[in-house]
Amino acid sequence: MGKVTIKDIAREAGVSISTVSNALNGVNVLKPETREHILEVADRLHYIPNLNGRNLKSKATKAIGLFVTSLKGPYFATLADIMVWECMKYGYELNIFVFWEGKSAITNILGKRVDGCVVLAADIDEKGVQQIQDFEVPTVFLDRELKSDKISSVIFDSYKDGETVAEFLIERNIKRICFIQGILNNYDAIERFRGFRERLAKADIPLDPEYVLEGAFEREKAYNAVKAFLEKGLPLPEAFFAANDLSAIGCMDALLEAGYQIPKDTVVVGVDDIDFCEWYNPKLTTVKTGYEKQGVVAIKKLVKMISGEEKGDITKLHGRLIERQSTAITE
Amino acid sequence: MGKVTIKDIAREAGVSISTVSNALNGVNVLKPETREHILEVADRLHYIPNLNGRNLKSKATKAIGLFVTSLKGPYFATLADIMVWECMKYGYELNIFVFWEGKSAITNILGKRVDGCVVLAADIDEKGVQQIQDFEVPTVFLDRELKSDKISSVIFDSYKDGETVAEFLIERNIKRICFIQGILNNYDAIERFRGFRERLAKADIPLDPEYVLEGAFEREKAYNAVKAFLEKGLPLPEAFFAANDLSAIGCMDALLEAGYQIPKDTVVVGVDDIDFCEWYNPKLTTVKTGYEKQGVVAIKKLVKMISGEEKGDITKLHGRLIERQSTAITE
DNA sequence: TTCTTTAGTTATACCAATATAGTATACCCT
DNA sequence: AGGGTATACTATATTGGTATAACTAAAGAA
Repeated sequence: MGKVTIKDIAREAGVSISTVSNALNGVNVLKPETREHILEVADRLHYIPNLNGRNLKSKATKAIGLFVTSLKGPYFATLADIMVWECMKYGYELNIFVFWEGKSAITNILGKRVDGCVVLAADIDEKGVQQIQDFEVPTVFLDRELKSDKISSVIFDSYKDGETVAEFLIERNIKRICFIQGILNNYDAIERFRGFRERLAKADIPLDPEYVLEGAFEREKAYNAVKAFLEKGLPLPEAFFAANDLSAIGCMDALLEAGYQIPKDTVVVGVDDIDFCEWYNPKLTTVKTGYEKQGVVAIKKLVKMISGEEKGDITKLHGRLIERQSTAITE
Repeated sequence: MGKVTIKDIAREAGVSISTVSNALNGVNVLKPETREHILEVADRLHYIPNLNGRNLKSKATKAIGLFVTSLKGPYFATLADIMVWECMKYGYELNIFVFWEGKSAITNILGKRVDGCVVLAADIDEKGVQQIQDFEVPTVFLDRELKSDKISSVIFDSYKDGETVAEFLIERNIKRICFIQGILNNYDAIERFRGFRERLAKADIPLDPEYVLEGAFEREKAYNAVKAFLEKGLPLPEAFFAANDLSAIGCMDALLEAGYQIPKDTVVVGVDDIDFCEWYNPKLTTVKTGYEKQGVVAIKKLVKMISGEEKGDITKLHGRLIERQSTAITE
């Protein structure tokens, strides 16, 4: 069996387990030749330390847990990848746990005693949040606004992102606008819509309820919604704003299929800046949310909370509009 | 502090720690009222079991580790998501560990003593593989062919997938073909190319080295390669076969940009069947590799190896060609 | 010479749980 | 009453490490 322990090494090397532990942890109190001998034996026996044993005694695990309810979605991989590298910088390891309903999941994850948690779980309930708070492990939430001594949030300023798109359209004197909603109870979707709507209202541009469609952040749903909308024969909107890029793509699919030209007949704007924006024809104008920065900021913040240098706070990241072909109106 | 242990519960409930353990683990030897009292106390104190302690004593962790070197790539999320749900079915939990060079990573992961491992790490070196083998923990490799008592492989029959595309083109009497390679030392890329080339050779269709381009599985690289190729002014290939969908998309971008029409002037085939195949214009003909099945088979196999019901073996999943617009030749 | 210091190593408590063996009490049977 | 047997619970060893205190032997100082 591959279950070699320090006890086995101690026996084989003819020393005590304390000496083995010292040798392995680089505590500089051993004779170099003893140390080297032990390391040689450990290597020969294919020793791999049992982290359960180690973490039981020493409080620090040097691991950060990333809680998610889903691995899907266009930017999860990018975000998680950034966090992996950021963790490495600070000497931490990122472990990803997929989280589903039921308290056992939270229990399992907190039970591992990671040094800190990053939570990206829009659909986690209040009880779950409470459990995390009670456990008092430093935590960063990525999709809800919470703050306490050991809890921070690093979220998008989605309200402002919505405003940004509104201003972009207002500047171009566009008035008849169709909005494609995201997931209805999603924080970002709600804020994006609110910012957009309120900024339009300030410019006296009303948003007709018939011009608000359901997209649910999915390409297919948005495609169907826009297709159904077009068949109603209402006046074609001068612009479509979709709550994320996937639904913007579905929207464009439906428009192109119906024979409309983008941006000649109508313009389209999305949110996220996923890779496909550059690959689609026409290339999609979108709000690049701060999600790449989010990973960096979240880990930095978490590490500082773990070390006790900083207390929890709230960081809001605003996006930046990237103009591409889908809004390239030739005057 | 949220560090409540069974000792605290024992004290608070006025029983021994053994009784607490029994109550929590549902061993049915306690008086119902004792049991309920203990559970009530545990709940009140916000008890969360320390898995390090638990896993130290009891060998089974009920966790499966997924090793990956990167979270990126078009199908990782889908594959991992499937595995999460499969694990749940069997009562396991999937923990994802991102793995980078250096032995410490493998050590860290194996050190957690998961019950089994799934490895998706094309760029892991022989030493790493050896370490995993030495540790004798049930393992399924997803991108290399290995087999022993405790090691299985669930891989694509990429050789056959290459043949499939060759046959598709041969049937259509296509002779001048351009191949866009994947990552050069990648197993699937190599096999796909080998199967393709050898099947063409059987039909006496040579593959001119000038018609073999570097795509590295990336859209950008393929785009540049095809663009450079087109500028050389060689006779336009009747077909392009790219080692994956991303490079097929790069290829189509370059072709469309140069003014060629697909499939009228030339046809394009990819491999993977990522979502974008359906969204691109024209929709991309591709080989849907067995990657969705891969997750299901891998977890099933792993669970049976863990329980000792089955020994390691090799499963090869072959793909299926899905015809779409990019090869819709009108006679 | 005797005491102190220091380098190098060891013994042991401890972490939080599980598992096994053991104990006390009540009950049953002849 | 004595012996057997459930029932309900407890004491304790164990797991693989770390950390602290303790020990030993040799060197240095008074």
